[in-house]
Amino acid sequence: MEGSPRRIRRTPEEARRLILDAAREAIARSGPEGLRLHEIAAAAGVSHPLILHHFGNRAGLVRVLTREAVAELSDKLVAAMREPDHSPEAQLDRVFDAFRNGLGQLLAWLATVDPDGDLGGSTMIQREFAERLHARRLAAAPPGATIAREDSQFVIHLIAIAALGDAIYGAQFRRSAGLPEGPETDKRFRAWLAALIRAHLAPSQAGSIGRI
Amino acid sequence: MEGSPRRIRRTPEEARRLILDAAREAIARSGPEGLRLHEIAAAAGVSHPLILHHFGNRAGLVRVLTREAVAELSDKLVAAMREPDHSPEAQLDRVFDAFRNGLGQLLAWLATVDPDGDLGGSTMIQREFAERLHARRLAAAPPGATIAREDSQFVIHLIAIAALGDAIYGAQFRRSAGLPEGPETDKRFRAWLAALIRAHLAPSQAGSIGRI
DNA sequence: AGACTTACTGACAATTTTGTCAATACCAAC
DNA sequence: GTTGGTATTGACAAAATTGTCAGTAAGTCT
Repeated sequence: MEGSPRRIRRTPEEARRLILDAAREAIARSGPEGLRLHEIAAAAGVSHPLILHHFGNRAGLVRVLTREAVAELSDKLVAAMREPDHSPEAQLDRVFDAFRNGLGQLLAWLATVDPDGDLGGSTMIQREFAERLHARRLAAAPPGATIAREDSQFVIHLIAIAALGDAIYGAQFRRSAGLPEGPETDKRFRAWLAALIRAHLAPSQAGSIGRI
Repeated sequence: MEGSPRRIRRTPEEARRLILDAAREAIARSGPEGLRLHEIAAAAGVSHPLILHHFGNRAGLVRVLTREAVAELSDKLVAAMREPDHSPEAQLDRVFDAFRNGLGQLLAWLATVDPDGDLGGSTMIQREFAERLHARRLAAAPPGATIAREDSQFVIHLIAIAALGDAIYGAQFRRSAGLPEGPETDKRFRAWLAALIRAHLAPSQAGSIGRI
């Protein structure tokens, strides 16, 4: 009449992955308040001491969780930068997508939990983006022209904060602006923003976009 | 030998205000995790049951807190809209400022706690902004020209998500983009963005801003 | 097969946090 | 001054949450 005390024995990597995925989902579902060991353990189908076994304590879990999120964002941004398609439209799409799927929310949560915390790995990315953009602009500009480096940095900065803001409240803001819902409007806005930036970067052959 | 059991008796309004202010400060200081009744009570200089007396339970406090935050944002945006100075620079400043002082963080937190929660009062503001902008553009445009309403809505949308993103991670992003720290860069970026938008709204007499 | 490592779990402990309640103090009205 | 209403509090209760620990089971190595 013994119950079956069968246990699943995973490799540490598998177990950590299982727990981290469950934690990310818990945060995405019920916000930072959902980051409870019991809840995560239940979602992952393990006992809660297992989390402590693999991460030491709650803070350790949060540390790994955030480090991984930052790394993921960083990877996505690097991938976006290295992509052969350099058109503003495609790049913007990739950057906006990088913040999607809960990553934007997670970062926003980190911002509130630890306002002065460095974003670690992604620190260099924006600078690199700006440098690349600036170099490309200089190469494309007529010989005599000079372009302020700050201008390129501001372009990247605008894209970054817009992508973050869009990930957090984009859908609601769009609705509140009276725009039709659905991914179609999303696409159109990105295209519009890309055109705006393209017009700024190459003011000569642009200017008529957005006006009909 | 009796201690002095002096109590301060406030009006319910005063007490609520005191508690709400302490709660906002607690959130701003230690993030959503700082929203503990004890902590708030200590900061407000009252006992924690008083919070429950005035707000029913923790959820009640959160509800009032968020409702007030949304109302405050809404008020600030309305004030920004009604201000006589209609230059893009001044308007942008006011919108960006509206999200400052923890309001952006608070909204971001709400986004994670309650992803589908409506922004309530501010629902109409963006639409109004867009309508006003559109009307002004139509009035200023040459008789034959037509301007897509969507274009005006996108302008407002961009400002909104940029202001939110800036409030949450603006300082860190700027640092990570290699821009010098301090409020000076902040101002310069806003001016840059205002110029970008102004150039888009009136493409004729603009275009040379940002390039030197 | 036996020994060894360790992933895993149930039970327990300690602390924290929300919530309840009766008692008290402050104030206003009569 | 007395009375009544209620804002306020200390003490207590209940639940949740993190963390500990000894024991168990699964897999590996000899």
